[in-house]
Amino acid sequence: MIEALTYSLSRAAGISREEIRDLFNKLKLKISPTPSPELGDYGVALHYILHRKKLPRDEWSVFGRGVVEALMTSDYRDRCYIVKAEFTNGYLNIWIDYSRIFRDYADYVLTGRLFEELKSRGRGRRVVVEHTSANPIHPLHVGSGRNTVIGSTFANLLRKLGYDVREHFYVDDMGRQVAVLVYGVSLLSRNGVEPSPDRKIDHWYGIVYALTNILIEKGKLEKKLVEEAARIHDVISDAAEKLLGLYEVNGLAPIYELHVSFKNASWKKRYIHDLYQIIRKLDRLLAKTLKRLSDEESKDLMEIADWFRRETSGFLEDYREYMEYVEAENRLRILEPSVYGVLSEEIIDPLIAEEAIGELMRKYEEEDPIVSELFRKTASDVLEGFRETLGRIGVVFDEYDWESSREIRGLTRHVLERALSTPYVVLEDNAVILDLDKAAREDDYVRKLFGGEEPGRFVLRRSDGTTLYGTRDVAYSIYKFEKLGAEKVYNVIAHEQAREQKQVKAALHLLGYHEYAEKLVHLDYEMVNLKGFSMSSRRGRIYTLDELIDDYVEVVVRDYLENKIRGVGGLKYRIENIEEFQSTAEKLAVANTRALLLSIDPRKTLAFDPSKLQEHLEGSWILYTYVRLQSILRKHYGYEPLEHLEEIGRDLIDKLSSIKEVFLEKSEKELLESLLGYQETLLTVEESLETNKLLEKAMDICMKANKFYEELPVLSEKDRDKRIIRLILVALTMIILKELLEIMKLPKLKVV
RNA sequence: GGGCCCGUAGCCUAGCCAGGAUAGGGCGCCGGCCUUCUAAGCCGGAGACCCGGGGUUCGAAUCCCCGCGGGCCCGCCA
Repeated sequence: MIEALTYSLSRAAGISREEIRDLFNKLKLKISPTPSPELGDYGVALHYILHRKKLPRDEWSVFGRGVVEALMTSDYRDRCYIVKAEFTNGYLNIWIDYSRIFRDYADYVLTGRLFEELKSRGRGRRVVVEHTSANPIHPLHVGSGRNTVIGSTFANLLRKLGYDVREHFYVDDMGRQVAVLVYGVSLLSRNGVEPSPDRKIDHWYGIVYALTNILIEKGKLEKKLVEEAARIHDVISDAAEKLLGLYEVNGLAPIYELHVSFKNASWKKRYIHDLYQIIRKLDRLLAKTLKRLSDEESKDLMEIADWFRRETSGFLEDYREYMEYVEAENRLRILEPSVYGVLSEEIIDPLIAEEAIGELMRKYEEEDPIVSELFRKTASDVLEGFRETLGRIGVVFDEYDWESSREIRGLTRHVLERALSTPYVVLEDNAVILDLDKAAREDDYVRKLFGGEEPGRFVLRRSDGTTLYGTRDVAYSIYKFEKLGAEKVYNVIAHEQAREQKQVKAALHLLGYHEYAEKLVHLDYEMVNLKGFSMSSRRGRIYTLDELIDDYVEVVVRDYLENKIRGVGGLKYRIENIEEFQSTAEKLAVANTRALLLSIDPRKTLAFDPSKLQEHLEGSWILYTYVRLQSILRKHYGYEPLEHLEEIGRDLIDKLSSIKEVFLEKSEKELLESLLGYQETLLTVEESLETNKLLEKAMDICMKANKFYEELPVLSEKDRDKRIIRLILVALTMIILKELLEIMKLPKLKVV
């Protein structure tokens, strides 16, 4: 196409073909779809050339005619499916022969060549996609859900592109958070409290984790506040003195008033709760007095006020945080009274708890058999809950890789050894640190990796000899390449860990694993924000993936029934088969869940209001379109179209060959156009990692399909050729949509 | 404080990297369409000085500079 335009432009403009080709390469000239069909199908803006030639506006049309003539008389015309060309307002617009494109594409898809071609891209090369990898301490929440959906979708995309994909879940069982949970669990089991059968297992552990954490953190803050309280008393006394001093200087009565208030406040010993109220009261009084005084008069007082605020702000902040824990505690204790009973009894001194947790971590790292058993059992239990949830949304991992496994431990030691022989290693009181700042100054790869960011120091071993998450992550990366045989690794990990991921890459590179570093890709995604609900896993406030799916089931059922009641059935609308109805509702709920979590660019924050799920029904919408397409084919052929795809393909190719002239209506052209973009979408997403584009493609196809469906009859079309063309279009759409559903793991529905 | 990302109708979002003709969608709102392949649909309408200000260009939502507003990261945490 570009050649065709190069040829004709060069003829008409008298510029060499090389130069024109160069303009195309530099994208000074670009072929793009026209804004409206009256202007043709594609167009090129020629203003650049027009200005270069300094053509006055009234000579444009002469030039344009020249270009059009050159194009239409050349033999490129036929090869590029061009049927017509026109010059308007400095644009060269081209009409395409959809008839031939339609024939070629139908054949391409129905014979399966399209899919073979896509498969040839990966050529069976092994790729590892690590995703989800949530800490096994509480149920998966919507944030983990986003990770899962993005990860599994990307993995499926790579499968369609012919890669040998392995989906792995990395179990972070060696971190502090799991140790906190294990500590809570051990206290409970010592007192005879075991997981409740009435609650999904990961949800039960989630409460245990949150309560354990809350009781410890609350205790710490309480201690801190009590200690602070003494200092705050001094601050208030000092303030009282300062105010008195100030009054003696300037003699302003309101200052004396203030002094009395402060003096009063400093007398009695206060509990932290009163103290909070008192500070706020004094603060208000200060503000009030400042307002009464003129700028000149308030200058000195302002200084005292600022000082007072500075001195007390830490206390206020801590107190607020403390209250949040108290609130969280109250919320959770009602849910599992027996758990709360034991934990609140046992966790008295946060320091003792901390000590015990540290001890657990050390023992686990040393592979103490009893402690190891406890960690394994706890994490496995929670993972059991994960598996159930993941199964609901169609995700099954090939493997769960434990951070504590022998392989990772072994490789972690190897990483440390190897690090010692790199030029960027720093030893500080027995700690092993990679100086990435220095590396960035001397090593091109590391510098480019971090760009403007500060690489920082990457600690591989603490002074006490234990390793860190990052160290084990480096080891795990080597594991993926070496043991799993990956040629490329994608880590679906939240954006907040972008720096750590870069450090891992840098470490791999510096350790001599240049290739691994290159082939480790961080597929990063941003957080999920809920409106009117701030999630805090440390305080046990999470909107779980299970809840999201359940909420969707409710929305979907309500939506469907309300529609039936309004329409044919009235209040007496009868559900034919309850079981089937439930299964359909579940499928739709899953489709909506996945679609919601996939709907926007992973790199942008996904925000939605859990109470307004009925506004996010993209999943239902796609499935419904898919159902309609099937039902047309089912009616025509008399059997399940999905079970006879090859047969239908052969039949349609055969029928297509008997058609002389293919004429497409507007809505048919648009649908075809959208389908044509399928291949490009897949390849783009592989590169850009924007998994949301897959959903967008599916939605675009559905939109065009719905319009086509509404506008043109298929089965009842009298003209045989038109009927066949439309049947083919329906089949093509169904097939492409099926592929997209498989990639996004939206459940497939036959009927509703 | 330093770095990265983001800012498009009441709300959410596409387009931005590779500048082009009327800024696409969705939710919500208003009005139409179920005896015709399943109305979870379709059609029509109202609603946007593309955060502000400069610059580059024949042409800027898009590129550059300066602001403003929001998020994230800067641990011997994970």
